[in-house]
Amino acid sequence: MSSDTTIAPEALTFSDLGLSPKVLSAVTDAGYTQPTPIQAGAIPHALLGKDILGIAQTGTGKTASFVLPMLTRLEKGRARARMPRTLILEPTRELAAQVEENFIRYGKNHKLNIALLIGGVSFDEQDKKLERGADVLIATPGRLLDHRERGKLLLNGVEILVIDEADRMLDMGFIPDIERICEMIPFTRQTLFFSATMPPEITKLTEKFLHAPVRVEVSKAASAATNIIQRLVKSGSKPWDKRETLRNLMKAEDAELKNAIIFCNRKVEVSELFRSLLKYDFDAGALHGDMDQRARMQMLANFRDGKLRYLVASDVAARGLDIPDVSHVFNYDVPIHAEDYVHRIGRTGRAGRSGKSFTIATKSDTKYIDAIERLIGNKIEWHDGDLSTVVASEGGEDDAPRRGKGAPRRAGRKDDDRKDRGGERKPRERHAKHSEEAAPATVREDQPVVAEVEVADIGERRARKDAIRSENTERKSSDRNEQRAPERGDTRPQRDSNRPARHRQEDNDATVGFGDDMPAFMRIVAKV
DNA sequence: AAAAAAT
Repeated sequence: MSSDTTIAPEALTFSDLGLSPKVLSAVTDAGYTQPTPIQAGAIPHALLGKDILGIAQTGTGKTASFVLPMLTRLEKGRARARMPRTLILEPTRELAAQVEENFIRYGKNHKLNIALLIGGVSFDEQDKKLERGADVLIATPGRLLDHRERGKLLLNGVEILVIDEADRMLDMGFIPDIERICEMIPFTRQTLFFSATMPPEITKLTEKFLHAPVRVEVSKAASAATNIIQRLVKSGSKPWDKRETLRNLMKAEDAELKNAIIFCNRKVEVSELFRSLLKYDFDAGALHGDMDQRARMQMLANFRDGKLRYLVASDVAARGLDIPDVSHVFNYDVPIHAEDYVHRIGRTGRAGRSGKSFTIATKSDTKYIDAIERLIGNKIEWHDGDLSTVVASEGGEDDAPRRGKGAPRRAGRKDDDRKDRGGERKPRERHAKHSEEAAPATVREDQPVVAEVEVADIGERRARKDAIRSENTERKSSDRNEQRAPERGDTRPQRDSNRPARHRQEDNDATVGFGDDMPAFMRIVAKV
């Protein structure tokens, strides 16, 4: 079939990959010298115009592995009106925006027109950019097709097509859309295809739409990232029980906790938990797909900039979002699909840092936990800390709304949110440094990365595949309820119908890293 | 049991 080439990334710098001087200078300005494995493996082939099948999660430097060669290749030629030269498909709006940031950052020496076509924002600006001729078009599938149906977009000039996070597109039911879009683009194009996993449907897709692809795989050496401490935490199953467990956990971890993402399974839960945490004076924000786009971007930017310590989120934030240096992940709910667990906890422990994840588990979660443990090939330890003592021993420093004297522990379902606020909000000590001594062997740009073929874990990978398959049931789109999460600081539910003008937040200067962001447990296998 | 994405 194909020969295996083992890449030794430590021998490479970006200047060895064949990128243009303009691109190299932008990369240097961003402070990077050494490519990650996926970059070292993919970029040379992408520059030669070959199709790429990249098997990698975000956080591996995947985005730059297609952005940089695309920029180099775009230096020849010019865009024509309504005929974009390249197209990048992303599953979520945030990811699309993140890719745009990468193009802006690394394309600063180019004069390229970049158009971002995502939902939730007005068509006008997007139309103008298309009309002007886009060198780079970044889109979510729905809005892209919408533009095309309105006749504002011709896809037969596309030279390079990128399909990112293909397995997630599958989960979200986008595959028919992706197939439609692929069929609109001439087969002479170059296709760069990325997926974290390769379920059968995705393999089928690559067979249909890729031509003799170079396969570049960055796989985890072992099931669990050793730099992430994972714990299960027992809790009662009622919402108020879980909220209490969570608060106690947050307080118990306070000294080590820099910032945290708290995942819920449902949007309503995100909203409820978010409001509850605000009542308890936690410095929290919320993020889910029914919030308007402006609020989504704002929350994310604030969290990245350290203006928010806690982000309560749905799985919209589970994958791909590039938020460096999240110290903790809390699963308020056990994810129903085991693969989501891996993505969620992967938001911490990035760039070889240490990270902690806690998953609140109730009796009814057992079978989901079993599935997760099967997938990661490990038992997750139970948290041994006694959370009940945390509350009692702290004289109530943070636990603002205290129960009234002699009040029954639990009266009704409205629970904590109904208690009075118990005084003014206190400034909380923020950003307690998490312990340096706990840091595992880290991989930075300046450190060598061991390159080797992982053969030991075939059984584990098969188990993972099976688990993923079993989780991948047919999903239909759910109805969108009208609920919007309020903005931070406003604890009232917002149900007004006259939504504010939506537009993208432009001043988002979040780190768009790659070299900095390679977990220590990654290895590369490049098959040519 | 959900979320995401086009209006």
